[in-house]
Order: sequence, then C-alpha cells, then structure tokens
Amino acid sequence: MTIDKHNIVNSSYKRDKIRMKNPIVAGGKKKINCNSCHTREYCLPQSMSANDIDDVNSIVITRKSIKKGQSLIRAGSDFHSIYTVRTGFFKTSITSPSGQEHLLDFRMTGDSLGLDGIAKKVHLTDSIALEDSNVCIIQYQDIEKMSKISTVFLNHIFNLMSKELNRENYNLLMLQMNAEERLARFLQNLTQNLKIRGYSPSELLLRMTRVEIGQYLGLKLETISRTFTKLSKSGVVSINRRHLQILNLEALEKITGVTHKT
Amino acid sequence: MTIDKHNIVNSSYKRDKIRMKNPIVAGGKKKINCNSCHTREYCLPQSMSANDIDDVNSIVITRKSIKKGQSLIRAGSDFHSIYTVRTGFFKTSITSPSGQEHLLDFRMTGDSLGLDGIAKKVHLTDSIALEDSNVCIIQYQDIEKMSKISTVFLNHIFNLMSKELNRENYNLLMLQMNAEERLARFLQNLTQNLKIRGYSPSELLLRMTRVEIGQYLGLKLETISRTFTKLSKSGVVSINRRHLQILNLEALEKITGVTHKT
DNA sequence: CGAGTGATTGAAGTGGGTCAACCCTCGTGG
DNA sequence: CCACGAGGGTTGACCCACTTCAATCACTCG
Repeated sequence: MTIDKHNIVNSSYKRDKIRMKNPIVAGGKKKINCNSCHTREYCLPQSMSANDIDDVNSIVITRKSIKKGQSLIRAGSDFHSIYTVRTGFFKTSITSPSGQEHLLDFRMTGDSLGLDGIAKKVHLTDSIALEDSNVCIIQYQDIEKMSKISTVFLNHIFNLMSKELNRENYNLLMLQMNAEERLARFLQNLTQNLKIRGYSPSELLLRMTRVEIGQYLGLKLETISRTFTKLSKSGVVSINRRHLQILNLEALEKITGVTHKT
Repeated sequence: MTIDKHNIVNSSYKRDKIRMKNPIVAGGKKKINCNSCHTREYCLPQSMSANDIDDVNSIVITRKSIKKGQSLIRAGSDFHSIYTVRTGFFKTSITSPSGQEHLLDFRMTGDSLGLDGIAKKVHLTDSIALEDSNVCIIQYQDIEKMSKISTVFLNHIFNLMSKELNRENYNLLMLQMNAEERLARFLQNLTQNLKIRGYSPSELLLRMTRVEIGQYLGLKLETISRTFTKLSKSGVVSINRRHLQILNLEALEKITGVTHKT
C-alpha cells in the first residue's frame, strides 16, 4: 500500500482547512481582505499596526493559481506586480548566457516573488512552482502609492528587498563550504522555515529533485545523492527518495557549526 | 627608479583636479550641493530631472574621508545612513560564524554602500577602504522623507537595491565557472567599470591583493597567481604585481563567452 | 638594512565531477 | 490488469582542477 503524499506532511491539510472559512475560487480574481488571510502573520511585518493593515486593504490584491511545473514569472518579462506565496512551493532561478541554470532560492508561504524586477521594470529571474500553488498579486502602482502614504509600508518593502540581499549573501558563503556542510545547511534552513510556518521540522517531503538541490548548492546530483547516503549512514537523517526525516538535529548543527536559536 | 603609484592610473589625478574647484575640507562635515558634484552622473539616475535634483539638494549630505585599510562600516553596527563613494575604492565583505571571510564586492566612485542595513537597521556587511577614500553620507530619515515626496527618488533607491541583487546573482553564477573564466570575468567587469568612469580600461593598478581577489572569486591566492601567470603566458594580459595591462580584449571575451557592448 | 607582507612557483593530495550501469516508482496505454 | 517506458535516484570507478604545504623571491617601509 502506498501512502498518499498529500497526507504526509507539508501543505495540504492546512490549506484545506483554510479554504473552508475563506472560500476564494482558485484562479479567480477578486479584491481580497488581508485581515482574514492565514499568511498574514508572515506576509505583513508583525510591527504593522491594525491601522496600517486597513491601509494595506485599500489596495487591490488579486490571487492566482499555478500548477506544478508551471512558471509564475519568466525572466525577461515585463514587471508590473510582485507576488506573495499563499500556498505551495516555488523555485527561483537565473540562466547564464551560456545556458546553465542556477537556482537562487526556494520560496514558500509568505515569501515574496518578483521583487527583483522593481528597478528595471523587467523580471530578471524565473519563478516556477514545484507543487500546485496559489499567490497574491500586488500591482506595482499600488506599492508606489502605499510607500508614499505609509512609512511602515515603505519599510516593509525595504525589508523584503533587504531579506533577499541577505539570502544571497548567505548563499555566497555557502558556496565556500564542502558538500556535506552545504547539504546540512540546506536542511537546517528548510526545516527552520517549515517550523516557523507550523509544519513538522523533523519529517518532511522534499518538493525538489536532486538536480534542483544540486543547482541550488552548486553541486552535481550524484554528489547530493552520495551526501544524503553519507548523512543517512551516520544516522543524522533517514531518507527514502523524497521522504526525509531529521534524526539527529545536534549532529546537523555540529556539521554546519550553526546552532539554530529556537 | 620606482614609479609613484599615484601617477599611474586610477584615481588621483582626477580627484585633485576636482578638489581645486570644489574645495571641501577632507573629513569635514558640511551641507553639500549635489549639482556641482563630479560623481553626479553616476550617483543620481540620468532620468532625474533638474527639478528633482533640487529636491535632492534639500536633504543634508555630509562627507567623510577614510584612510586606506580603515573600515567605513562594520557589520553589526547600527544603521542610520547610506553612503556613496566619491573617490577611492572599497571592498565589502561578510564573515561567516565559523570565521571565514567572503568578499562580496568592490565599490568605486558612484557606488553605494550600507544599503543592506535598511531592513533590520543594523549593517550586515563590512566596508573597508582599499585606498584613501571619500564618501557622501545620506541620513536614513532623509531617504524616507525623499521617498515620500518623489517617486523618482523612490525608484532611485529601488534601483540601487536591485542593482545589488543583480550583482549577487551574477556572483553566484560566477562561482560555477572555472578559475580562468572567473578571473577573466573579474577583469572584464573591473575594466568596464573603470571605463564607464573615464579611466583607462586597458592599463590599471589593482587595488586589492591576490588574497582578496581569491576571497571574491571563491579561489585560493595561489590559484589566482597561477591563473594570472597563465593569462600572461598566453598573451592576454601583462601583469607585474599590482600593475596590469589588458593586451587582448577579444581573448578575454572568448574566455568568458561574454562580449561587452561598448 | 632588515623585517614583514605580498606574490610566485613547485610537488603532492583530494573532493567533487564525469561517465556509466542499474534500480525503483509511477503513469499510460494496450 | 499488466507491460513498458521515462524520469528520478543510487552507486562505483576513474579523473582532474583546485587546494595544501612549502620554499623562495620582490617590494616597501620603519
């Protein structure tokens, strides 16, 4: 008997619960009220007062569904909006002139997408759904408008951009480490992010292939596979294809040298 | 007989010319008029109208001198302003928890510094002068103020942040290439940047050590040295310690696969 | 002039890449 | 309902680009 993957870990059970009390037609466009959104706590900064949230609600936000494997944003396309992931999982990537793809990041609930186009008004990175997903769309003119009205909002935008910068800095550092450290770090981050969003940090379904992990970490798929096996043999994790369990968090921290503040 | 390095290439002769008609006391703090600044063409977006420049002049800009080897910004320090390089040369870097340093970028005339602190109000990267330098200081409250008054200014800030994001994306791609490609790419960029600023793109004095180039490119200093020797032997460049000449630009472009639009 | 920092060069070692064979799982269509 | 094919994953053997270690050299600055 096979286990239905949707029953295992990440997204679906929670999503469905929400859908019941917040019945938005998938793919439909409609003015949305952020106050009742389940991603509000991640999407808007905690510091934002109730007053400011009303301001945010004065801008038009629509939603969109993206099927697994489809791209939400194509590098080179015109920029007119940014997105926030409501449900699902994305990868963002760039392709070098020579044609090789590099994976910049994975994005999940509450993360923003498309901000990199804000300067040149053209998107520079691709965003592709790794599972069926749903996003909020915020028009650029609304961002401009809100930035002028609300300092808090402006700071929110600055924060988002700054967060991306940090992620990148961090990624650069990662590329100096050896394969085991990189993978361990990747797992630490991933589970941290799941934990913050209320999912189990110790048992999860990887939404990406070995190739994609490799493109993200700057390694080949064989190396990823071998390193997983290595971590598995030393009892740090248990892995079977996409199904992963973290067995020894301390060992993981020992490898990366980073203790995650809980 | 040794050559006085200040007579060779990069910064000084130009700087001194400017000083005569724009006599700011080095290290002194004083309200500055951007209209007469020689870096205006790089510092403010070309699209900015004369009108908007008046607005920019309504904010208080001061200047500061930094001696070679000194740090302008320390990671972890409080954020209250961003900087623009007027003259000189900087490196920006982060240090991992494990203590290893990674060099993020080199910054020269017209480039901004310190933007990464805008979100958390704490600087995340170090900025250290690689030669005696001079910067403009813009207070964060002024940025907030201006962003609300002027859409053009807001876009300018977005542009700066976005530019940093691009640089990082680009750096990530670079770390997938081999040593020769990375170094060639580094030289292409460096000379491009010098050219844009009116300096000779074919003859220059490297302001950074082999170690620093290595930290930037993710390679060891010996590899940098060997690769320079290799490029030298194949007639692409001529190098003697810090003094570099690009002898064959086409060969450089062939290595990187990128033809720089002139 | 001598110490110290930065650069070059050689020799040997190694982590991850490359190539190739094979396995597992799942979806599709006969 | 089973066969088959494709995509994803694992594992082994070999190779090579870059690292590591070490010796030596070249400037520069008290």
